[in-house]
Amino acid sequence: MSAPSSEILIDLSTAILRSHDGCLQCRLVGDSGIDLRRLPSGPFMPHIHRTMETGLRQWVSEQVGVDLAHVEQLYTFADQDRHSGAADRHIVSVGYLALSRTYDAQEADSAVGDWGDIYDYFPWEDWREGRPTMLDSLIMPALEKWLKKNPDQIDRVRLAFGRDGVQWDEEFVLERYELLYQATLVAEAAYDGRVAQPATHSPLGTPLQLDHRRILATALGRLRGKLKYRPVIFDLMPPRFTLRALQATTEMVMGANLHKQNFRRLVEKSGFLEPTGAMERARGRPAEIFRIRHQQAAERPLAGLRVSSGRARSIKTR
Amino acid sequence: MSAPSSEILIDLSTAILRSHDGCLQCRLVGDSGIDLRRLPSGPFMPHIHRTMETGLRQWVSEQVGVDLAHVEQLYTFADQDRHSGAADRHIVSVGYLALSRTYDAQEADSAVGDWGDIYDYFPWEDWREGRPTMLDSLIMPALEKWLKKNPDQIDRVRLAFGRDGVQWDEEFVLERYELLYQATLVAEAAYDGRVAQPATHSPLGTPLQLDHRRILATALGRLRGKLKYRPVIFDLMPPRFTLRALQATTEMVMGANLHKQNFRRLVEKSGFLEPTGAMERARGRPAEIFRIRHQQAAERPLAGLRVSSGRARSIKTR
DNA sequence: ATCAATTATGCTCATTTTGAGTATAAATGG
DNA sequence: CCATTTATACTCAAAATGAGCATAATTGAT
Repeated sequence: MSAPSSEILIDLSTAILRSHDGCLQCRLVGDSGIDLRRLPSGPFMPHIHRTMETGLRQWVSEQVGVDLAHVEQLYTFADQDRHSGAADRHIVSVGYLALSRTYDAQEADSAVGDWGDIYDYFPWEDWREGRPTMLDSLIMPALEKWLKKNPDQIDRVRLAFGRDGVQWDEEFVLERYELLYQATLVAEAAYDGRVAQPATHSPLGTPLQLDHRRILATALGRLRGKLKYRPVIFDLMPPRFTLRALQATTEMVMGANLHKQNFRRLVEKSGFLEPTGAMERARGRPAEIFRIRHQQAAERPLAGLRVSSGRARSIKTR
Repeated sequence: MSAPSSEILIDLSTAILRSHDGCLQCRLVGDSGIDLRRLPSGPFMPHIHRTMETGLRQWVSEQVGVDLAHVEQLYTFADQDRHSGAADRHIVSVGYLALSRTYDAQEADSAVGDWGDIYDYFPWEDWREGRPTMLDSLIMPALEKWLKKNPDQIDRVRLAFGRDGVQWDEEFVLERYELLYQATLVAEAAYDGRVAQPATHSPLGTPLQLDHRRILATALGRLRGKLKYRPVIFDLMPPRFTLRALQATTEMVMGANLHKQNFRRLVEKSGFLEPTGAMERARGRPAEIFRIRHQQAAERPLAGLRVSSGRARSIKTR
């Protein structure tokens, strides 16, 4: 068990998500005109950073200055071939998910375009308007073609993309992205020497630097899963909000529409919210404004919002 | 964003679990007489290992030679103070969970004591015989005392240990271990310079080297959670088994007893199993022997065994 | 003032799932 | 043949879930 001789560099990258303008947004840095954009990130420096989370918070604070309501480690990636560049340094990247609350006052924090709609990067993941047409027009045909050469991959495709009657599972965001990567359908696949046009924009979503879209996929999948059993959705909400806003945020994350009355029942029963007494007046009947009952949220972490993933996809209007 | 100057060493440690002799066991290396035991582990060597999983598999194969049915990355720990020893090298440890099937023939693989009962390390986590008495006799009093000096930690204690009517959540294995660590109730806490007797055995569970008990706690918590929505339990089972054996394994993992008839109903409905036609004859009525319907297991990963964590804890017999 | 449109909220109802039993079946060891 | 043991089948009430109808409270247009 001899010590390794190569230098290892640990890169901390954070997918910061927020709910804004009816979109689930991700904070990005870099100018999309010149180069691919990336997540806020920087090296872990053990002499300076007591823990990796300390390091990540420093980079986030330096690079984008966003307040983080929730921070969670996602996964550590170390595949050789997914990091281009310096061959003498081995880069291991530790991905984090962070959630940020949106306050109306905070909107103008910096230049426009710093936040990107997450579904620009994974257009096939947004089922709010029904099954994305690109699945049948683009993705599945391309995967079928790829399966011809890689017949052993058929079970992965079935599972991830819900072929042959298998149900689409909204949590498999990473599995789907990885398949598209392996099938060279996604622009980043050009990085490890395989054929693909390094386009800045492609029908299969906007690419990001290095493996950052992979981290983002991990983040979305994790968040979708976690919503069902822990009350993390509240970390995306401002201090006071209506049930409609909460539902819209949940729908953005899940990429699916929910039954309004049942959502209300679920949330009310959970006891996580308390009415403020104030009302929001918009177009129709005014909506009650709620706040989070923090005591409750801390004490009952089980009863998350178990979103119906089954038949609920074919709801008429909303 | 300058490059860091310190050397980082990535340590890959794997908690290998199996179900054997009515126990959930973990594979350990090292002689408990001389030093604390540890998980199979070794450094990640990027020149040799294409991915971290490659590396881990190599170390596992070299050190213990166990077949792994399931491998899953758990978490990456990098706290300075939790790793004693060389100060010039910064150790980051990536923990993995692996599951191994037990075949009757394979039992004599190596020296006795290579496998340890997981509840030797977390005795407060086994509720199969009811609420562990040590919780009320030892742990809670000690935590109360600690809370006197650290009143801000009360919510963490409430959540993790189910104080003040909060329900015990069997998934919070890591949270509980971490609290006991911080309260210096666990022997490993001696490593980072705080007062504690470095006992080889203690009422609060057998300690392990470095942060390996923390990794083990992460593994158990993750497995308990995962069982509820993915069919991982089958990766702990031999090729053919009775429903009783499956239930016993599930109970070992969950650390709780289950209602037999309902468990049967759940498993049958899931469609993961098919009868082999053979029967196991033991004491009472012979039990049907099942095998896993692999097609199904791959295709329907959602319908895991959602174990009742609520009232089911006070079941009369079994 | 009245009406259509819009959104929020309240309530019902059938179905499914869950928790907790009782009842019966099939073996064993005397 | 009988007590014991374990497996399996079936019942039943309570709770959760999916889907919808009904009603309430607004705004903006007529």
